[in-house]
Amino acid sequence: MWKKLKRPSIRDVAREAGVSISTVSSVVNKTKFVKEDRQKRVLKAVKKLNYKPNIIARGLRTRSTRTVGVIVPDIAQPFFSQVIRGMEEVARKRRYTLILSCTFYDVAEEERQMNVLVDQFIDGLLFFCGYDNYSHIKKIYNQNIPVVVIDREVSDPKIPSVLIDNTGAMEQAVDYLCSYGHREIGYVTFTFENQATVRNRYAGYCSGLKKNNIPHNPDIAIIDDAIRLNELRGTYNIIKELHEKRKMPTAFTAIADASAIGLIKALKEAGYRVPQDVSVVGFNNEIVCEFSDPPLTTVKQPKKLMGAAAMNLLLDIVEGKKVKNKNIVLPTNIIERGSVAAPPKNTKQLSQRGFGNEF
Amino acid sequence: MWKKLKRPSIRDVAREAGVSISTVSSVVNKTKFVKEDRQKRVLKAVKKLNYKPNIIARGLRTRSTRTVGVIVPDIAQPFFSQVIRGMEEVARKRRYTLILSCTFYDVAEEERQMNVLVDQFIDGLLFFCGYDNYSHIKKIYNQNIPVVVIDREVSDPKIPSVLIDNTGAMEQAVDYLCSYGHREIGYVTFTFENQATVRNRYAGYCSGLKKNNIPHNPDIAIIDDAIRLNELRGTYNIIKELHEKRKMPTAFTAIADASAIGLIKALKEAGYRVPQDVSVVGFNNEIVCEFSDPPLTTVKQPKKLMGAAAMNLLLDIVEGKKVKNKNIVLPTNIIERGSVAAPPKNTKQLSQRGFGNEF
DNA sequence: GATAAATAGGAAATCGTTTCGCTATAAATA
DNA sequence: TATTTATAGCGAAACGATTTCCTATTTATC
Repeated sequence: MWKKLKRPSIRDVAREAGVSISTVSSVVNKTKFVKEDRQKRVLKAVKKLNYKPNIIARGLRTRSTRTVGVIVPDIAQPFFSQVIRGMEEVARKRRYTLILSCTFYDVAEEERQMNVLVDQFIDGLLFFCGYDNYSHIKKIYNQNIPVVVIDREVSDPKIPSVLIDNTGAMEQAVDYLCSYGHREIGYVTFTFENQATVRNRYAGYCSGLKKNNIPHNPDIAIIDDAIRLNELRGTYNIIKELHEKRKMPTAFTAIADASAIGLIKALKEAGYRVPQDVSVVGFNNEIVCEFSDPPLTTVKQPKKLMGAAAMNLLLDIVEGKKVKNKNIVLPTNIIERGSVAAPPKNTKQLSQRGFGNEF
Repeated sequence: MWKKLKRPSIRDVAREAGVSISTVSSVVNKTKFVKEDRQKRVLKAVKKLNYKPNIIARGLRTRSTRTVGVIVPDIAQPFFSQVIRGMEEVARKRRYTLILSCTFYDVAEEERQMNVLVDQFIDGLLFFCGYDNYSHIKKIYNQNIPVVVIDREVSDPKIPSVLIDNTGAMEQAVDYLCSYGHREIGYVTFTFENQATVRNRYAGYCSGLKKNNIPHNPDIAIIDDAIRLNELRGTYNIIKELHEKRKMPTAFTAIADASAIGLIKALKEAGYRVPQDVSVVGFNNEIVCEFSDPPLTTVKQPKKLMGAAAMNLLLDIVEGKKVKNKNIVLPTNIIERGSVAAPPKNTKQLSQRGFGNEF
């Protein structure tokens, strides 16, 4: 074991300054009036000994650790890490410390980690749920530990949350394509239907069509489970089918940037040009958008802001401030890059393009 | 303020079980022999009251918090977040908790955060330095706080570290290109010369050429400062110049995947095909490699392993275990995707390709 | 059966704070 | 001058564990 250095305690400072412990405490925490000369003596002693309060001892007494926990499925996913960056910045500014733990989409682990953090006497908890399962969150909420849920619609509005309007955002994407004159718009998603995010984006796609008086054609919605495994076969096959049936839409929206890029790949290999023949809009504005060919036009979620807002909300609750709105919905916007153009004049010509020998 | 629930203390357990506090402690921590019947009584009381030791109080007494700090320039960068994921997994397995803070490449902030963490009584510290500046690390090392430096060669071998052999890795990349028959190999980097990583990779490029008896031609090393800002003008201009001078090499290695992808973009717009005309090798194996067109062949750093190794090393030191090697160097390897092929037969033809009107 | 050795369990000190309540002094009032 | 009020500062009690001694009991030895 390592030997730890003994640091000066409040007792040492009191002795050095020739005052009582409680006086030192009052000075350090500015919690009581102390006459100027004694105050100066204390401060001088603090500086001389380089005294810093032992926050463990303080935590024991005050039951506050100025620490917040963050539970997240996987820190390595860009979306999460970018949101967390926003949290970290606010926490630092407000002099809180951030404890991180990952659950890898394991609900049991979520609950276990939650308890570990509670045992650490965190002042509050920021929760990215892997799934739409909030029983453990309710549990912690009922334990009177401040908690904020991120990026998930939790049914109970009493539980504070920060998210985007997924339905509206996808509607926005459809609107955007319509503004270019598109009337045949496909959708690529994955079947993860027990997740509200997935359901809502699809709902946004549908309501976007409706709003623009476009009949909904389920044939051009690509359901690609495999996309998370980087196996694009599903998308390829559906693109092929659409092509053969001469039913290729002039544009697609996608539930995520990765799906969109997979789609572009499939389209390109099938001989379509993006965006001249087919336009594509992604979702999330991840870094890959800039590196994609063509660069991907996408719906941006304000990730950093999301983290910052969540942290501010949480700390406001922790510190007992009045919060007017504990269910924050953040705005999204379209980031225009190079994957959207007006639909081709002659769409018949489009359908005549031949598939390569990839299939 | 939130009212906190009062949790049962060791005193409550002792009362419930009808034994002394010290007996409860002995049972809970298995630190002393206690007769079976009393042990059972204690355990029963623990279960009945759902007692969990207050780790703050324990920390105050034992001066150990089972907490490690991680200081990193920016959690949102994929490299860092993937390494951290490895750390987190090990920490969780070994029942430690992870405190995170970001410095955004600010040396003063590095030192400030370091002190904040020390004040938190972390048991150890994992440090990603933004720059080659180790004075504060030496300071903390001398305070007898276990510390491990990641991804940086710190001059003093007494300070534990985990990294890859950057020179060797880049040599590997050059070797790989040579094995395809390339003899004209360019390099793209940025001028960040006060960072050993950058210097060493360039050194690896040079020694790789030497090893393969290729004379070093400084004209085909692209120095592109702007790449971090996603401004590819530098690369474009140099590609243009190489093209006009008919000096385009048949292959490039790059200091990072982003640089490589920027390069590919410039090459494509200039009318070169990748990999048929020019091959490109990246560095890091980031997610973008898979989405790039063509998918990027690259040098892989074992990021997760790196984090895991660093955390294990740190915790071994914290726990006073004997460590045979406190300066760990991890292996790299080439991930083959689609951006490398044999050089074209007739390189003259290559130089005749015309630039588009991008320039 | 008397003494020595071994052992189980408990009392109390300690870790470093915060905070309640009390005392002694100074100021204000009668 | 005597009495009340205000105030600055201090002592001591928490907070909830761990750990060092010490005592009382049991077991072993002669």
